[in-house]
Amino acid sequence: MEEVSSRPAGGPPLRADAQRNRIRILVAAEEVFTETGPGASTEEVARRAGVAIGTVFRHFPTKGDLLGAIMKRLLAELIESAGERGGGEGLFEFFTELTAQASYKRTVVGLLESGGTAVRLPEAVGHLSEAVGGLLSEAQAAGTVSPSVELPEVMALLVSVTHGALHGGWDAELRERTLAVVFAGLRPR
Amino acid sequence: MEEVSSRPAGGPPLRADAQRNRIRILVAAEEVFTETGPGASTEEVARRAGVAIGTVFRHFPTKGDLLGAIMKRLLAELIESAGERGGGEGLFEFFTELTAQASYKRTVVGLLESGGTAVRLPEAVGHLSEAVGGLLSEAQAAGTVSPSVELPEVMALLVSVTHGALHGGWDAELRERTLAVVFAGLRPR
DNA sequence: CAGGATAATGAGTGGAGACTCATTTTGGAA
DNA sequence: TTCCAAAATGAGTCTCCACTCATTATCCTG
Repeated sequence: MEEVSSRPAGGPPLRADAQRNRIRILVAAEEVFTETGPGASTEEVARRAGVAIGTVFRHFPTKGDLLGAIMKRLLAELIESAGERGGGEGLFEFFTELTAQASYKRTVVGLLESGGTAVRLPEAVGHLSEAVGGLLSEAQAAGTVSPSVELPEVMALLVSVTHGALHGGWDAELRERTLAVVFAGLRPR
Repeated sequence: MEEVSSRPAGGPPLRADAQRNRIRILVAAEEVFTETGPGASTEEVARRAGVAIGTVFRHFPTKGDLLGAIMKRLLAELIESAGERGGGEGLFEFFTELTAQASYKRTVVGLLESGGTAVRLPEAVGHLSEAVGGLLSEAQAAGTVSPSVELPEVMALLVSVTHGALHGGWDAELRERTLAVVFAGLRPR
């Protein structure tokens, strides 16, 4: 869980007040978008950050830029979480974790659905794919996932089920039962 | 595939021009919402129907009413399609059909996701559940689906995968590979 | 074929939300 | 301290869209 960066990429260093506000905005945006989803208004982010709306737009010229900034962070977290796992069950654990978190990570889910194109982060999504690909290979090496399974359908299922869990408001039991079916489908016969 | 009803439920019979326009609006709405999804504007529906915007609102006081009217039709079609299938493979066939159609039936998918609450059609969604439940029972009786599988997770997977296919723009191959995993998970071990 | 009821019309209203910019405030280098 | 470039401010613009309503046109009944 790395810190929120206080500076945009490149350019001259920011003034102290600008650094402070940039962080406030990012923190507020992560809260707001995590709670409400990408549809939340920029106005609400500004209010929560305690700055004027114009300040938000000075730091992030479009709403997409703001969304992109926090997505990058959230995605990095996900990739890190995938990287920490491994072995025969790592893929299943990651799947379970993501699904369970879906309810309070509306934004990531929204991003994944778009393949990152909505906020121009295809590379980041690519990295997640790689990380999941690693988990898949390990699981297949350990014999817990059928060798005929490939990465695209694993990503497809990951995104679909996570979205379903989020928008369908699945309770813990339904989540477990649904994942059980998917996992049974992934395991060798 | 029943015809578009030319009269609203109850009330006195409509004038000839009103009947004509009502049908035009429903046809246009089905086209527009099927192409663009529930976010399409009422203005666009009116344009496509060749009537003024006010006429649309005279027939359907809110956008939700209009959506509800066409959803009812589309859902009925789905339920009918489910009802026509059966045997060991009926459930798999229905699953496959719905997924393949997702790309041009954005509206139904949107509705299913909301459980019908967005347009007040929970009974209709309930009927679809029943139909799928019938397919599930038949498949289990035929031994093609594991007896431990229950209806809620089947519906959850149906909705998730259909949504994924739609929003992820899956090609035929990915669709097939993803469904293969799900079907393997449903089949007895 | 009148004439009143029914329906169609489309400019207008209201609200939401992304984004702008003239003005004011503030940080920090000299 | 001085002073100006950087930054903050927030009312205002623009666009989109659901929805309204006074006016006009069209049915259809007697």
